[in-house]
Amino acid sequence: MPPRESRTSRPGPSITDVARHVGLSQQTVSRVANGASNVRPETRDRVLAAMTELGYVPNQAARALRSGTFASIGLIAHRLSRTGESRIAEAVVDGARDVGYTVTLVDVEEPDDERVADAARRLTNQAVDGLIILRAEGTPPEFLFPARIPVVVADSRPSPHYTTVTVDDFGGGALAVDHLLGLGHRTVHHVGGPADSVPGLLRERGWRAALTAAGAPVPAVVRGDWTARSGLEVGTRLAQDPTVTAVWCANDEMAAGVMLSLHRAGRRVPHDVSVVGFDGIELAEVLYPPLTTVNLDFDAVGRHLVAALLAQIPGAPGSGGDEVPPRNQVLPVGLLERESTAPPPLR
Amino acid sequence: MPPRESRTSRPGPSITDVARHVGLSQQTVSRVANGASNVRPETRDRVLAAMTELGYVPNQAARALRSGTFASIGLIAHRLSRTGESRIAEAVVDGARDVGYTVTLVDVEEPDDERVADAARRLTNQAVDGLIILRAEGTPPEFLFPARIPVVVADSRPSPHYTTVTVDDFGGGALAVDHLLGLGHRTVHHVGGPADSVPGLLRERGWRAALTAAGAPVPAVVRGDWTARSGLEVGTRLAQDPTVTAVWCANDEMAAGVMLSLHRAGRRVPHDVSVVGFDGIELAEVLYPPLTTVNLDFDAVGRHLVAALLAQIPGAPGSGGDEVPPRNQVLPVGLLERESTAPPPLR
DNA sequence: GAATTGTGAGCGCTCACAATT
DNA sequence: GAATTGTGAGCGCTCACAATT
Repeated sequence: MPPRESRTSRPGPSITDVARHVGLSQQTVSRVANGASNVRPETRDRVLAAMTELGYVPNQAARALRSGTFASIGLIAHRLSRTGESRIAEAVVDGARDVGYTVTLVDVEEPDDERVADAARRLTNQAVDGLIILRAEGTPPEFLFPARIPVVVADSRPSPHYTTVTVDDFGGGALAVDHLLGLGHRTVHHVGGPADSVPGLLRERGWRAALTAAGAPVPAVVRGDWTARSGLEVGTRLAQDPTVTAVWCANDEMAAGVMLSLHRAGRRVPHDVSVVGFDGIELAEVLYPPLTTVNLDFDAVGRHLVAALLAQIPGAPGSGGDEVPPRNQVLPVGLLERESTAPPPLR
Repeated sequence: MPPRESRTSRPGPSITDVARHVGLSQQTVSRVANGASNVRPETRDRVLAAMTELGYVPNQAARALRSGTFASIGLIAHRLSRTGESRIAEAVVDGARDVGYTVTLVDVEEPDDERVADAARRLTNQAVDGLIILRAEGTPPEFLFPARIPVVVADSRPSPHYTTVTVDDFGGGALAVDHLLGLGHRTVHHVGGPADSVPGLLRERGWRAALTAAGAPVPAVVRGDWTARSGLEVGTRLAQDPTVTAVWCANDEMAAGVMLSLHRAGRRVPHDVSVVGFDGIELAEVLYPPLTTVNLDFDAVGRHLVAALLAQIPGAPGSGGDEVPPRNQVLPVGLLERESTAPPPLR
């Protein structure tokens, strides 16, 4: 049997190799690697040349072990493939990259307390300097785990313990309702998300409040599970009710399903029934008809999450070094008027 | 000024603290932490109890530095928010989690050679044991960077140097064409992806080959950029051509755009024009009409990528320890028949 | 004095081996 | 002999400080 080669052949030269090569100390090489200013320019050049020649790349594990900082943030997401989550995740990854941070991703199957807490625990000592949690269901996160590292949460519930970033779910509901009432509809039916979803509940509350404020009747909520298919199922029932002239759905996928069931029932959109969505996904503008929807700025959510987290990581770019009090940021939403809404049919 | 607290207050107890607490050596604690079998059951229990009591979590940086293995894989993606990429990414993350690995994610703005190579270089010594690259454009990856660690690529070009996993783009094109010709269409028009996209080109070739094999005329390809909006634009031109009775689009987003432009031109789908997509995204089934499409198994792609990578990482779960020759896996695709296809209109 | 470079130690683990039951 | 536990060293870096120009 040939001698088994070393399990992990060190992939490259170490700081010691570079130091030896230029006849300087490790410390000087370390300073150059970290861009310290107190190195003579010609020394720096020599070191850089040696690094290039030897193909030196700093070992992050050693750096992390010594300095306690990883230049990496952990991201806990639920069902990454959902449009909103993946758009926010992309913005988080991009924002982190801009400041030299990488993102370690964990996807939880279900956003229940236990699984989120478990993912947080695993990441906490994994190799991350802070945690971003994309979640919106279940227990408020402050009860979930002891925060040994900075945590920022995309959650619509304000927290005194964590910085949160969210969109204006409540205001979005009001926006949709006011648009539809403004077109002359007597009331607006609502296809909500699951009853345990906090953003879903906030959207519903915004809808209810706007109807009440306008003196319009408040119909019973029908609920889907965010999927297009659930919108189709729920829409089949709505389509049979002739008093329904306007429907606001808590996301665009369900709105697409509702529109299809209206088409199937022979009810025209928007001539007979107006439909409004929520999210502003790319496909909304090529649905038939193009969907009027409440538009979220997912990029902004991601960017704010990163900025808020970095502000809490000592020594990170963007951190002032001072204690940063938790903030609860609510980002505005807007209405994207397209072709799925119109005045109600004449009686 | 109060004394500045230590920059990185060690977040928790170390293996030494646990060892001292139970009166055993670090090594024994290490063995328990790693699930080694050669520990007396009652010793293990005592150690585990101490770990729980003290809240011990292994420091991955130290573990990585010493053992050279990180229990983490790097994932390079382009535009994570695209449906296909995010579905594969989710499958990769889930597959990695199942074997105790985390995923460090890098999103490149453009999938050009330089940026992918740069991302790979940064990740290589970051803290990962292997690299998964989701890309499909530009130079074949073997020319991009020296692989110091195992690399697996989601690319439709077979490579002698890397294991690749892809879906049967060519066969998918043929599947769509055969379905439409089987319905009686004289030929099938094609809305392709950008000219520099390899999967796009393979799909186009499958389409062309199937038409040619059937003796059908081969119309000029029109190209979009994968977005729904580009499908809308391109579709406007197709809708004006009365000889067009069947269109196959290289992804579902463009197909949605094409259907909308057909509706707008007063051409009914599928009565006047049949449309087929590619990908099998969730929303395809609630488009109007529900879209017949070539269905990809994104989960399978992700799972195969992880399995192929782990097989190459010495000591990883699923690695046999032996040298694994590069393989080029092509996963089958299927046709999802829905309501956007029908026989052509009678002349 | 300021600017630049160096020294010794140790972060928390796991390796290879040795010693004990 | 097998099963279990321990010892000493070092992975590659950066810390706090010291020494040199």
